[in-house]
Amino acid sequence: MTTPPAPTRADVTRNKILGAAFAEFYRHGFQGGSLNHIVQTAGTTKGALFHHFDGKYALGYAVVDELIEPLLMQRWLDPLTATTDPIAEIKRAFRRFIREDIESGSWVNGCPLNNLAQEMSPLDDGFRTRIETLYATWRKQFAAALARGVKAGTVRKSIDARDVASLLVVSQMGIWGTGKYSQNKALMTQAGEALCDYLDTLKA
Amino acid sequence: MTTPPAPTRADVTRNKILGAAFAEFYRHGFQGGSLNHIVQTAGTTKGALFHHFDGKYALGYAVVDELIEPLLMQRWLDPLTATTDPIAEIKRAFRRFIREDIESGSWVNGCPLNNLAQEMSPLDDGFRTRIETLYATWRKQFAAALARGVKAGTVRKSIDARDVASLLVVSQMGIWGTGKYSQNKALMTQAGEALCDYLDTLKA
DNA sequence: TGACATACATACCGACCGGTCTGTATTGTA
DNA sequence: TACAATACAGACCGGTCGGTATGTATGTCA
Repeated sequence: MTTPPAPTRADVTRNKILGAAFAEFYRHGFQGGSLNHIVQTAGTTKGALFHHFDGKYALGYAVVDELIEPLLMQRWLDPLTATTDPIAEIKRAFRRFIREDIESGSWVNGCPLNNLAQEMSPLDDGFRTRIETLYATWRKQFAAALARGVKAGTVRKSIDARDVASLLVVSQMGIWGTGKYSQNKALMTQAGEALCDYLDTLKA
Repeated sequence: MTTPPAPTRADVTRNKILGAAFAEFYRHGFQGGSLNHIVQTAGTTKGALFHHFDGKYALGYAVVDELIEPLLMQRWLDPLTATTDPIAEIKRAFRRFIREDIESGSWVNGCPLNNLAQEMSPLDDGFRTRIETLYATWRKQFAAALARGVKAGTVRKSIDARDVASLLVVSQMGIWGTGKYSQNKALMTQAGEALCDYLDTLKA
């Protein structure tokens, strides 16, 4: 184990811009997000931004690669890597993140990945390929976990793991989308519970 | 039955603007959509637009009220009004519209209602209330149809019609969102089939 | 200590935005 | 037919956008 190198002053500036960009794009979308706002909240200037990034799109790509991807892994994928009871684990994840996002208030802005997916995938291939890779990984890991569950006897043999995985990811998009547009906590929670009921029907 | 009054020249102009606005907002989003583009593709001018509408937001509201709402009714709700086998009817609707939207090419732009919901609901109450009303109607009609199915013996008694309805609408959002971001027909179709499998588990 | 690349800061640019203003056809009405 | 209201057309406005050009500190190494 090597300790990570101490961040230089430039690293600090870059990270401040990156964090401000994530927040800006999360709240106002990529097209609606303003570079002027970003450098303002980051406490720096356009010069710094264009020194570290080649432009707005490069900044957006960096947000996906360096912030959103690790977030996806840590939230949804890492907890599944070794479980033999994927149904229980996935239910726990949905219930926990719905609760946490409601408590933190971030639920009104939806899912950062889905927001960018809906807005930018049809318009730009750089976003589309990155986002499709992330969702494909998501589905694949879910399917693998479900397959392990089948083998371990916790999940019904009759299911198609890939179909179920795609429906689960689809539902995640829809649930967070529902919270965002409705700003109705009960509705988001209800949709989550309905999905948990569906997951129960998959038990062996 | 009275025949509708013949459209005046002003009506024609207004409808051309409305149609162009629907297409523009569908493809580029509301914020990303340009009034200049709209009047250009409508073959008219800013003078006409601001004569018929009080501004960009009023135009967006009119698109929701006069185009998107009727589309929702005709597509998803009217076929359900009297059926006693809602599962078959809903499956038919999903399969048909997925196929039709893929054939027409409109699937790459997602669902017009969901697009506006995700983009504008958190930012503007005029959009939010309109959109929430439409989705609430959608859920309510689905739940009513499922309840009729329970009474008619085509749907399992053990289901909670409201929960299932909310999950179905959530899934619609997710499926069309998946088609839009992935631009992958097979993936969208697969998600639809997974939902149909789920619907089959609800049969009596 | 001098030379040079890195890391910013700031003024500025053209393009485009939503919206307004004024002028002019067109239409309805008396 | 005279007049007024409606229905446009098109130039124009202030503001914001992403992006650039230039200048100035700040390290880094010979």
